[in-house]
Amino acid sequence: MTDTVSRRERAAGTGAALKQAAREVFAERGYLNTKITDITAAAGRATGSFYNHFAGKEELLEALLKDMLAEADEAIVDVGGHDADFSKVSAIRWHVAAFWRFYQQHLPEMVAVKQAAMVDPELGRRLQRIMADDDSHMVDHLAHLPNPPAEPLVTISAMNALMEGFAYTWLVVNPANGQTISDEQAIDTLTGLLHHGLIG
Amino acid sequence: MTDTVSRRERAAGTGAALKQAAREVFAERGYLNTKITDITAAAGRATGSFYNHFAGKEELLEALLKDMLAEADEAIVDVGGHDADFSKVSAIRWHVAAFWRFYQQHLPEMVAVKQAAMVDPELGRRLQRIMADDDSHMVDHLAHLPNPPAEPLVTISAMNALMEGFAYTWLVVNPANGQTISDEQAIDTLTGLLHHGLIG
DNA sequence: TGTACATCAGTGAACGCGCGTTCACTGATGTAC
DNA sequence: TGTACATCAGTGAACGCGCGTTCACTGATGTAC
Repeated sequence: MTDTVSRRERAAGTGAALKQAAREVFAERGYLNTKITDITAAAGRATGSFYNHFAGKEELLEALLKDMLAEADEAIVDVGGHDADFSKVSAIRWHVAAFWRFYQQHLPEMVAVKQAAMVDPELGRRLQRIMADDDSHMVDHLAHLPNPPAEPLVTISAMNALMEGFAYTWLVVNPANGQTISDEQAIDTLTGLLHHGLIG
Repeated sequence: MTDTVSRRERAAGTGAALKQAAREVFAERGYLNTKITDITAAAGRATGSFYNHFAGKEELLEALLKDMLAEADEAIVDVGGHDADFSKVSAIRWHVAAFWRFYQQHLPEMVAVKQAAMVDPELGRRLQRIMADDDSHMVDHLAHLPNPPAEPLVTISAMNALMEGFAYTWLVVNPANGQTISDEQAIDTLTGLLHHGLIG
């Protein structure tokens, strides 16, 4: 047997190692506090290697988001259709639970996007555009409400603010202070607020 | 007449000028993107002058927050008592409107706190403690609900996430992209979600 | 009130650290013949 | 299959920029007598 590896494979392996290492250090100390050398060190590579794969931290983040969305698209296929009628609690709960799980699973990326967008509005707009499918999806759901809100996009921005802020608080900030919440309680709280809040 | 000024007055004036300048540049480009020299330049002072008044950007931010809270305490006295019964829409709307106005009036500080806490969790905890009176206040309100939530602190964190995230989106992010919202619509949206969401 | 010295706010050039980015070099894989 | 050269991923020391922080100096205010 031989342990030789083609150049393409080797490069792909290093690229993947850098991305995985980035996820780890982003989760640990956040995107903005992460230095290039933190990533290469965690990946067990030399500093210079980084620039063979990414032009900088931003480009690496975009790559992570693309991976994340690709994975999410696969998962969607598995799940199949879900209830579109937002006047039912079950439909809302399904979405809340999906969001909560997604946030947990992609904590490094979610934190990184939040931090990156905060410091660089232009990058924020680009990242927003990458992740924006979600909103049009939600507009459909809102159309099923008994009295649909006058401005669906305003309502959606409120829903997003609630879910993202709550997830950030209870999956990032509070755990660092030793406070946690059960998945069930988180999903119940969000579902309750949204269900009653939306159908009135 | 004379234009001589005592040392204390001169120093106080420079300190105030630095704080005011900091508010302006924080609002313009955010806390994290602001350099010390941005502040001194905006205040029309020399770089070195900054350190006669503050040990660094963090200390200046804490000073801004103390000013803000002192001002807020005065305002509270003017307003007098408000309705504590959160089962009434009017009581919720009052709080939402107060929050919305406060956020607008103290945009630089709110943005700065958010950014600072994101990058430095320890500082985040300190700033949180400075601003935490609000939460215990809210606990009282929630006690008046027909079926009070099992974990008031969880509910409050959800309310805060909603209001802060929504305000950040519509007073900071979206305006930079040319999208705005009327105060009335913002307050209506938040009030509606919270009112129905809370009383169920 | 006047003089001499002390103190202090303010100044801005200079210093130095941290970190992103580069680049000459190495060793291994790929290609040409 | 073998040899010679080209290409490329990876390396890590060195470079250089940006920016926070310092400090010797200035001119004005405060104090002592």
